[in-house]
Order: sequence, then C-alpha cells, then structure tokens
Amino acid sequence: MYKSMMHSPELLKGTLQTILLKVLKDHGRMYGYEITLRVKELSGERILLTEGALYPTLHKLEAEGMLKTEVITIGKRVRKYYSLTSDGRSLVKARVNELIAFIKTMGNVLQVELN
Amino acid sequence: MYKSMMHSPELLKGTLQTILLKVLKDHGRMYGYEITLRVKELSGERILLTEGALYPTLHKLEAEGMLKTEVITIGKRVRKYYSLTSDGRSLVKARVNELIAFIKTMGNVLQVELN
DNA sequence: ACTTATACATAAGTGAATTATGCATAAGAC
DNA sequence: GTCTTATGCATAATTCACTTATGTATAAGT
Repeated sequence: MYKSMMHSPELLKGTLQTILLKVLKDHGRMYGYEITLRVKELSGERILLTEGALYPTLHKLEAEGMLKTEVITIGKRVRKYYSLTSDGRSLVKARVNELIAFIKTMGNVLQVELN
Repeated sequence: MYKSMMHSPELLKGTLQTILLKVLKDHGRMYGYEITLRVKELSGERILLTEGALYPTLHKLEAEGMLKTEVITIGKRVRKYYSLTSDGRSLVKARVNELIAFIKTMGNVLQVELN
C-alpha cells in the first residue's frame, strides 16, 4: 500500500479506502496517479500510495458501485477518472465517522490528547 | 486480534503493540487476561482483544526484550505477569509518538478536526 | 540518447491479524 | 450437585489487506 513513509505501514492498514473516498469527495473527479500526488501533498510526503494497493482498491470500490469511471484519452495516453456515486457519498461519511470514532477510542485507551 | 468491536478490525491493525505497551506503562505489572479487561474498559467496550492476538504479541515483545515476566500461582491457577523493561519503556514513547503523528497526518489528509 | 515522470494493470509474497481449538481451575446460577 | 460462565494460558490454521515485483506504454526533461 505504501512505497515508503514516515509512518509505520501497519498503522495505515485499513485507512486506504477512507483516504481515497474522502479525497475524491473533496476534490471531485480524479485519476489514480493524480490521487497519489494529492495524498502525498496533503500528508507532507508521509503517505506515498503504491500502485499495487491503489488500483485494486479503486477497482474494488467501482465494482461495489461506490465509484464510477470515465476514460479520457490525452494524445495517446489514457486516463481513467474516478468519481463518487451517491452510494459512494454515503460511504465516505460513514467511513470518516468510523475513523474519527476509532481515533477517539485510541486517545482514551492511550490516555493522550489529540490536538 | 479483536473478538468483535465497534471499530472496523482493519483500522486497529498495527495498534496492538502500542496498546499493550502503553497500558503496561500506565498500570504497571499486569497479566494477559487483566489487560483485555482494562482495554475493554478504557475503550468503552469498543476494543475486545482476542487471545489469539494477545498472547503471541506478548511473547514476541518478551522475546525482543521489551517485557519481562513473572509467573504467579493462585491456588492451582497460573498467572503470568508482564512488565516493561527499560528498553520497553523507550519503545512505548516511540510507539505512542508514532501513533500521534500518524493521527495528525490522517487529520490533514482527511481534512477533519480531531478533538 | 538516457533518465525521469506519467499512467495504467496484475501476480506473487508477506505478516498481523481472525478464527478455531485445546487445556484447566474457579465461581455463580438454579 | 450439575451446568454455565468466568478466569487464565497457549498455539495452529486461515484470511486478507497490504508490499514488492513485474509488465506495458507514452511524454518530458537533460
């Protein structure tokens, strides 16, 4: 999932779908490579998505009806744009809330302040 | 790792060592079953550790010199108490800081407030 | 010309977890 | 007094999201 990172790869497990969905919600229609660049930027170079995790996850979300695609040809190059479906928009909210709840629970268990 | 939980099991991946180490730091000498109860309480029943994840992880941390053990017999029952070594105390700090950094990065990527 | 960036895709392997199983004593319910 | 639940440890088999590796191809920079 992560080529290299400041963060332990284990910690990031389970967050990929949430990241993809939320970034697509915030930035609208995007293609895979563009998503990796955006996440890299937003994370301060700390999260570098690998294609091996990215593309299968996008395909899976599409197969589940959470994302829809549109293929664009630029010269001879192909780009596959992804955007949220209405089911996808519901899923983003659920996933983000779930992650926030998880983080709060971790704060309680570890007795740390998170701000 | 988790028998059942409010939180998606995927999210919890990679947090088990951090949880065990921090709970041992905060509460001192504890045995396995006691740790599951404490974590259950601290998490508001949201994190229910399974033995299948708990014991192998404790054994691994002990093998790495992060924990030391003491076996106590109560009647005919055996308890194995774990406590941090000095290496273990260093590790807790590193792990907790790592998790806090990770959470902050997630906050940036997902554009959410965490408090 | 050579290297890096852009852009997609999939197969093989890893490793931390889940699930299942096993053993055994103590306490509580009824 | 037996049956269920709680206490307490341990390990083997399996799962699955990821990493790593590989493949293909065009465009841009040096």
